[in-house]
Amino acid sequence: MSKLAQLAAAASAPPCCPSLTDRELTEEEAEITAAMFKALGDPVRLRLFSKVASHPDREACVCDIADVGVSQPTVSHHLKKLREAGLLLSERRGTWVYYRVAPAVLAALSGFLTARD
Amino acid sequence: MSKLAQLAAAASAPPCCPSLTDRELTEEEAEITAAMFKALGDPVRLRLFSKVASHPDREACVCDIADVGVSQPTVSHHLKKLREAGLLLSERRGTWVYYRVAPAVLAALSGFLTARD
DNA sequence: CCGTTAATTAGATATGCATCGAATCAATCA
DNA sequence: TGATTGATTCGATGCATATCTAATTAACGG
Repeated sequence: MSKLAQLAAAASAPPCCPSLTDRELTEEEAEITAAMFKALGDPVRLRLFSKVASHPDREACVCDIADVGVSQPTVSHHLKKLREAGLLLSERRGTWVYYRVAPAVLAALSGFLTARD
Repeated sequence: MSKLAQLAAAASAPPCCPSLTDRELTEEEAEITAAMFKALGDPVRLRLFSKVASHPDREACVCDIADVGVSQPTVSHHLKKLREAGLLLSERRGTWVYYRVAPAVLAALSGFLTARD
């Protein structure tokens, strides 16, 4: 597990994750959260993420999602970034490698963007 | 209004904004949405955004939020990026300029990140 | 042992981005 | 007119990133 993913996991463990409207982020929280948004801030990565998330059972083999117009090493590179940001989890199953969305982190980001009145 | 902000507004107008789990993003949707995440993907920008969002009445004068450790032109530069991404709105009121969170776009991003079962 | 899948490495290129200082401009107010 | 706030411009620097090709490595299955 990468250092960033560890920090992300720690930050997303309840009862962390303030809503945007609760209070301003600390510098450290801003670093962690910005890293996740940054990972989603590239069109190719966002499409890869979207392909995984919208796949049946919310998981997909690399072979199912790799068609995004860039080379194989570049796909691998982007998937690694998404893993390191704590957004995707990967698992080898036989010949293929499957990716799935990390549910807690996704919920944390969504909650962060949801204004509480 | 910037071209990006126009696209963003169009993309966030109902009944657009699929949830991540609904279907995979088109290339154009990925461009627009990634641009918003990218804007939130810088720690300084995210802190500025967080300061505005957590301020009373969810709006703040630049003078209230400018203390993020970078120069005045750099603060202005980041606020412009957040405006262009459609995330913040600005308004001059007398001597001061006030920023507030664009509610629809924020809700759209949150909805995007919320998995529907 | 060979084929397949995908991660990784290496090296290279090109572009983008954050940041600065210094200066200027625009809007407002006293 | 002068002071204040903040946007903008300019030029510059340094670092990060996206991408490629080519090659290699690792894990698995037959």
